Amino acid sequence: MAENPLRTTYTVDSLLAVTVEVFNTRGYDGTSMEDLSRAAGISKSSIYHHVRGKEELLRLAVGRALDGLFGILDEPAALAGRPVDRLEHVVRRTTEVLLAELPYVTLLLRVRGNTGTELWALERRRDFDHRVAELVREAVTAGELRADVEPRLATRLLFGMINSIVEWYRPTGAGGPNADGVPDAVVHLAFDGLRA
Amino acid sequence: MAENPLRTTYTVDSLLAVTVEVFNTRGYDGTSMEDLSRAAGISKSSIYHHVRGKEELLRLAVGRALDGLFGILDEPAALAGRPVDRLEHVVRRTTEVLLAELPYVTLLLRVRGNTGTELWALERRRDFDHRVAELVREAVTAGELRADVEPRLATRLLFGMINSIVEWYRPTGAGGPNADGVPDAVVHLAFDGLRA
DNA sequence: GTCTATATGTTGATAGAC
DNA sequence: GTCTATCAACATATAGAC
Repeated sequence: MAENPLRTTYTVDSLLAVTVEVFNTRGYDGTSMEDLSRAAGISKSSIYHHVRGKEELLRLAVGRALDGLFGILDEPAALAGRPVDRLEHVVRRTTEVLLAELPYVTLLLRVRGNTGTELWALERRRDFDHRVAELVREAVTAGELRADVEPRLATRLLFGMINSIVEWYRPTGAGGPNADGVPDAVVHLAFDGLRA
Repeated sequence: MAENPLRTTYTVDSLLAVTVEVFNTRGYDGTSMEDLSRAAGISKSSIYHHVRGKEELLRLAVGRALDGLFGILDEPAALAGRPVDRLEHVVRRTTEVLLAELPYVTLLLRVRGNTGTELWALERRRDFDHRVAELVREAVTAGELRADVEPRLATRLLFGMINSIVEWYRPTGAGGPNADGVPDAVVHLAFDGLRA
């Protein structure tokens, strides 16, 4: 599974790992197949042996991120219990998945919608947000969140906060699900605020 | 100031307004000068009469956003008073400026760092964040924010939340500084949290 | 599975007429 | 201040040898 950095042969997965790093550094549009071939240490044609083209690399990468996120919604703790507890679980797990799949989620969040693949990714992201917004709505109705919270607006701000982590987080090696206490900080800030 | 959509002549400012919309829709790298000329209704050469090239359009646009944000730090309410009140002012005003200069701030926040102009924008953004993080630190020290708040982490999450507004907010015409109650919601969520 | 060479289209930018 | 025409550079993708 783990391969040598001096490798001379790639799998789709190992090629994808290199690709996503470059996409995140230079942007998808700003990355040429030449850039990718240099980063991978193989020729452009060799890349075309593994995938149909640049857009397929994007689709595989954002698909991986989306699978991780949607998996959260099927976890037992997201399906049963008090709405506020289910919401807290989704918030914490979303942060954890974002950290665990950081490069893939980063790419997903930067997609703008120029191509068919990008539009598909945007649509699936909206699906995910809507399902969480529904959870917020239930928690407000149950009186478990402040009554003056507008569910749609609160969900957007909440996920804006979580998603922004990709802009600055870099693994420290400590790793693990609760990397550097970030998920704790997110849950604490979201539910209790900054004020003393 | 406001010009006819059927205009046949542009100023740098009016050209910039059109340009920024296209950049935000297609991404900077994903936008060709051909795209811009079509959106503006003039030829590519005519654009080059107003600006030296594509990168100058980017520089002018993000410069406008940065000027608006740095202006906040010089406002009286950001310079004197209890740290927590100064922080609340900066949080509210940042949200207001983001909404008032939405397309320009949107573009600023999407810059990645491929060109010199982009690196300059990233550096100025970091400056701004550092100055706010210092304010958070003061407020924690003064006991006005929860003691378990890590200033750098809290600042990042806080501004992540604010900046994410560009991903979904669209003006409703109501306008005004407190557009649709968004600044209120941001301040409330940031300082008091969601919990009932 | 990799390579070199190349086909084919798009890009940012310029020249010069009106 | 606008236009048409054009360019060199670079893009994605393919062909076919090893």
